Amino acid sequence: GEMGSQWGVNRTMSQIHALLYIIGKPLDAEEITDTLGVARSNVSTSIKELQHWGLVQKVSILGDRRDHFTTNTDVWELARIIVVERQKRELDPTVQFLQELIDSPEFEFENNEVKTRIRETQQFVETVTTWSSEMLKLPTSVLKKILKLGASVKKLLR
Amino acid sequence: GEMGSQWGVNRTMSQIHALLYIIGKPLDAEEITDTLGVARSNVSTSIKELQHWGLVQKVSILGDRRDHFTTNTDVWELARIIVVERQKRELDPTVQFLQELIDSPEFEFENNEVKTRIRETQQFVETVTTWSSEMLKLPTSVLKKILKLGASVKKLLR
DNA sequence: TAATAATTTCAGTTTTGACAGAAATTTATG
DNA sequence: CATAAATTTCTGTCAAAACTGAAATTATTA
Repeated sequence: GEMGSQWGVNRTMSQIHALLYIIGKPLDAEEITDTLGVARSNVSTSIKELQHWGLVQKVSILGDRRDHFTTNTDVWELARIIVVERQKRELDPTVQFLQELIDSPEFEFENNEVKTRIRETQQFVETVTTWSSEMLKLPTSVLKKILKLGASVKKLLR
Repeated sequence: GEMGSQWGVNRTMSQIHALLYIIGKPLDAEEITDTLGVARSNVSTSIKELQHWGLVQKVSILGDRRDHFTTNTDVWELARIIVVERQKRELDPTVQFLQELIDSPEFEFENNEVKTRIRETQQFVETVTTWSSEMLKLPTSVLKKILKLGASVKKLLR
């Protein structure tokens, strides 16, 4: 929760997600409410939001009529989900916005340096997006190894 | 500004930074105020904050007694600064927090799966941090090429 | 050094988002 | 199908953050 608010993420959401992640088994809303000491309604809303992020899913426990919720217990998988989602929510709209700006008729009349800078920004975000999408396609084991390589990947550039 | 608030960044700060970036030449606080239509005091505070981030610097224009401000006009350089700063503000404290948790005497008594998950989280953040630091040491030209390689860097793993 | 220009700080206001509790809805069960 | 359990939606409250305008401070120059 603490980290969440530091990072600009909703506190209760972070707390619920962290709880499910650490506990590692399905919990119902009541249990979450009691553990975190927040309002039942707050838990309900936050869980829905976490589901929209694809971070939490509903599972049914036989013999129990209440909804139970879990999250993936693999940090790497969670990181993947978050990156994909943030790309979709933050980077993609930015690329699109800049592209529309560049394609708009007024753009032509801008100062040359300004035009260059806008184009470079668009290319930058696009490069990052493309790279990130490519990397996310790789299985976690490979991804992990590549990150461990660090800067030595520059060997590939002759 | 729009993007900024979307991304969870202070609106005025984003606007000022974007303005300086796009215009590409030093502006004084008055000009910024007039262009963006926000309070002079707001500009003052936001600029100070941008300076703390290392994104904006004061420059003096001869013959003008007012302070003028600029930002780097290279997106890649700006991205570097932001990554370094966020690493310092967000990732480093997280690694430290998790490490302290792991080193604390109570940790031993946790459930094994829970311990593993906390350790994996710590390792994950550390891996990302180390990788990012390494990459940032590379000159932009090299960095750009590596990103363009995308997933083909996996060739390095035999 | 007085006067003015520039900047910052501060106190108060507005806006936004998080959250609680009640009401409404949905779902399940005797 | 009535009742109860579970869940969600909604409305109002509270707190944090953003922002303004005025006052205070700092810097500049005649």
